[in-house]
Amino acid sequence: MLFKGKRLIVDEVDFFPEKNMSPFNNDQTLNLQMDHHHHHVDTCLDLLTKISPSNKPDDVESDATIKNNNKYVALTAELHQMNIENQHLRDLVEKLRINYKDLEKRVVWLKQKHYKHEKNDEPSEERKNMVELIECDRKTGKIGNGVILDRIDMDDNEISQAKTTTPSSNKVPRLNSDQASESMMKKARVSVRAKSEASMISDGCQWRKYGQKMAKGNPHPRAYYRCTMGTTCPVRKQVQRCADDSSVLVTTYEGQHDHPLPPAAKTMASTTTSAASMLLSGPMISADGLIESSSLPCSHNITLSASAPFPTITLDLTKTPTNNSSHGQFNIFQPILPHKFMSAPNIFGMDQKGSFADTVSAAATALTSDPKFPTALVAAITSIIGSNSNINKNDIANDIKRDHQCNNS
DNA sequence: CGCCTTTGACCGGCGC
DNA sequence: GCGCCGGTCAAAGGCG
Repeated sequence: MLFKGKRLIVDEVDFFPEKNMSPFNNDQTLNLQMDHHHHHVDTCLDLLTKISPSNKPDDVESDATIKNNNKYVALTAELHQMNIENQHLRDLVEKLRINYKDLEKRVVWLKQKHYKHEKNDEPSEERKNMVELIECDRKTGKIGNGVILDRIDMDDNEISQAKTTTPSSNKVPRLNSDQASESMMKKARVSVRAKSEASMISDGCQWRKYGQKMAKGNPHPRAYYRCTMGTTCPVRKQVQRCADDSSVLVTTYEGQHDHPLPPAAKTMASTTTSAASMLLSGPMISADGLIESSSLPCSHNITLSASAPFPTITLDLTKTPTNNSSHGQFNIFQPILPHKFMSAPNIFGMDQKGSFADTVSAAATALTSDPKFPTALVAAITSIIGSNSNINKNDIANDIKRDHQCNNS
């Protein structure tokens, strides 16, 4: 960048951090303000180029050059200004994001605290683990991503109370946040109830039976299956007929697949994972460990239980829902499911629509030989979806009926 | 031969 | 400590 007769090298402004070091005289003033905090130049240009009347005619060319240079400098200044505003907006967004996360954690924690207080004064195993995690993180000065609570949400009294009521806490293996969340995810169970005469519903996965036991209070044996699609896959499932109704087959899934899955299997996997995520978020569980049947329009289809040894969510496909909403339709996910389940991508990288569509498809793949079952399921699913969903209900119905025909053929 | 089911033994947690 | 119970292991046998 050259002024004829006077040299201006804008690219070197960074090399003159002090305004007074500017190599220009008063006829051409360039004010540079260094913003050291943001480590970039906050350029406030006040370029007052005074052309003397005694300029020679051959300076006409330099006039155009000076105008262009003025434009360039002005645009550069504007760009810098926009960068600054952009940075400020980014900072603002980041602060809002942090505040939102804090509030989200606080809400979850308060609801869990409320639930624990009503149900049991003793801290749960998960809470004990969390206490240890918090103590560990206090020492290390960091909070893991997977920790539901953080130091903001639990004061010293609560920690000491939990510790004093946990005399055997040293027996609890110390887990990091990822391990803790993984452990909780593994413990969470998803149970599916479906009418079936078959010994096992088809869910697209390959299973190997590794045990069978007679469970107390049920004349029917409980079969234990392990996923064989991956050599180290930790997913297990239990299959047992309902004690009250032998025509109902109860399939309970536990764990996450650690290998690629065929579409039919992926659907069930995403279902159980989403349901487990929903379950582990926990705050919708009532004091008795179950959702109040009167509070949910279709609670006869989904049941949450925290009273069992493992937190379990039960999807009941044996009953057709009744449209008892004032609008003739209901959407169970709107009032009860946590934000995470509604909008966040699940661990399989599918969005909510895909996940739920897969859920529907998973149910379809689980259909048994009962010819009435597809119709009932379509009715149930379409009523669950509600009017706000973008999912094409006719496509779902067609998928279910097609899958049912395939299963029966 | 490999994969599967069967089934009794074994293990750990929990309550008494 | 003991027994109960749920869950898992592993040997034995069946099947294609």
